[in-house]
Amino acid sequence: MDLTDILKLDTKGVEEEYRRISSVLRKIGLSDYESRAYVALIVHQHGTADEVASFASIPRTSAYKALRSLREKDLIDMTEGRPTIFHSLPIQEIKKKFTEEIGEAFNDLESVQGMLSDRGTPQLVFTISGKDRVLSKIGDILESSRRRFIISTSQMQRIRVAHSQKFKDSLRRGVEILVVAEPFVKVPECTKVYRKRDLIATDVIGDGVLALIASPDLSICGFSDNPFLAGHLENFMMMVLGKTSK
Amino acid sequence: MDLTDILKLDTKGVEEEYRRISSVLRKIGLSDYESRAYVALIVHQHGTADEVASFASIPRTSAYKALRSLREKDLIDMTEGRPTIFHSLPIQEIKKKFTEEIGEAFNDLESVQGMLSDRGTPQLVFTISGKDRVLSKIGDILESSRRRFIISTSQMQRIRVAHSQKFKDSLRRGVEILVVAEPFVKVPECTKVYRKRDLIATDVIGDGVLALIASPDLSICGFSDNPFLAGHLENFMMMVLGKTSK
DNA sequence: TTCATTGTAGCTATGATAGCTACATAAGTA
DNA sequence: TACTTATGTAGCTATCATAGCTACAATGAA
Repeated sequence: MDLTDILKLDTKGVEEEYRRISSVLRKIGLSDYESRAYVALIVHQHGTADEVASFASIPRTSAYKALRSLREKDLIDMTEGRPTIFHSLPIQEIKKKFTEEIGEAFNDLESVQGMLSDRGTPQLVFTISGKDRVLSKIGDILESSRRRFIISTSQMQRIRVAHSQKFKDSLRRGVEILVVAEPFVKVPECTKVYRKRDLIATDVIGDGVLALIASPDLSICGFSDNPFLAGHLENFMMMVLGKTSK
Repeated sequence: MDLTDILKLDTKGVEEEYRRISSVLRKIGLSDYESRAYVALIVHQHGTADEVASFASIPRTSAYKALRSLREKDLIDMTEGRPTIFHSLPIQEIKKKFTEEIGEAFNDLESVQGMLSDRGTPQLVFTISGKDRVLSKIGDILESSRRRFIISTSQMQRIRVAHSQKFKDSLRRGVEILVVAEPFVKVPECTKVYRKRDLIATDVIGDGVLALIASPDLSICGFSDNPFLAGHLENFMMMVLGKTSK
């Protein structure tokens, strides 16, 4: 008995290992056949559908569907032909991708954690007091916007005077600037103006990730960098402006 | 319009966010209802089944099953009662758990990567030449074994002379030592002896993670610290010895 | 006692999976 | 060229799981 004999027996013994590893892969949403085909390809590196089916102990005719699905999930690659050859991809890359994806999902969850709780809500809105500081914050949002900046205000003159250069700069940078102002009020340079009567508070949204809402006299505002909140506010604004966002 | 108004609208807008986040959770094996219930609990922190169902827009009577399933997956907790209250668990801990679990699965995959490839197989077996070095390696494996050490050899005398103290030490440490030797050959101290005729090669296994197979005259051996290989060899040996391992 | 809330069981329709058969197509060989 | 084998596709059956619901028992509150 030597190692080569053991390796020859591996077709049988491997089955048990397949099952163990596959059961974990099931947890990331793979079907039984997919999991087994995946492990088989990791072990063998490449093979035809027939070979993979044999390695994985699944029906040959069912292997095609499983392998195609793995391919669509970017877990394996294949070279079309007759027979088509299927290849494993580097595990480190797959692992990285999955870890990142799941990490992101949990980050998303974290961003909404407790948001609607009736107690113990995390700090989602920061208060800023003082006209200068509120104005300054509005400028900050304008400067940091890369895609879209929306502002609706009854204090258009004050804001125009304070930030007209920033409006120009942002426009030049390609930022879409939507301005909501009252009729007959001069507005800074922007992509589009909407005229509405009876504006009271000042609403500002930067890229759907930063939001600010200020009192009528700009003396105090609430600011949030929570993507959920800001994104939601942006969507709401776009609806009000009769323009559906994304 | 101010932030509190936006928050009031969240019951509707949240639905869209639920869908987005839920779609990612589906990837870790949750059903649609489970995903939605989970996000609802993250957002609200706790609630009755009725409340969760309403937050998640799923049928109340179907919520029980989904929530119970989440509980079984250790994603949420619950306080039995009437009504039973369901609670979210800290996201950092869930994230950590999932990340570790998936990390381990990929580590497992890595340990078998390319094992049966017909080319480019990673180095799984190391060759050691020279009787002294082979004997020394056998001693190393014996010394590092904590649970079980198995040896089957036609060169029992040579090994006994070289390592009889190490056999004693390991026995004292509580290591199960199984020795396979030919009849009428003196063996070192051990837990159990198996007598078999016509032994040729020398096979050594330490804890099911280290394996060594040497030529009949011990002049050369193959050594592997691959858990898959060694574990498989151990299982095979136990079968041969009529003792099923785990 | 009555009513509302809560929880359980089970139904239907649909979709997905496992496991298979039938057969068309392409490639290789004699 | 004819035949055989390998490969790929389509579709079937049985089973299981899910989504979505109804019916109703049990419990708690007024």
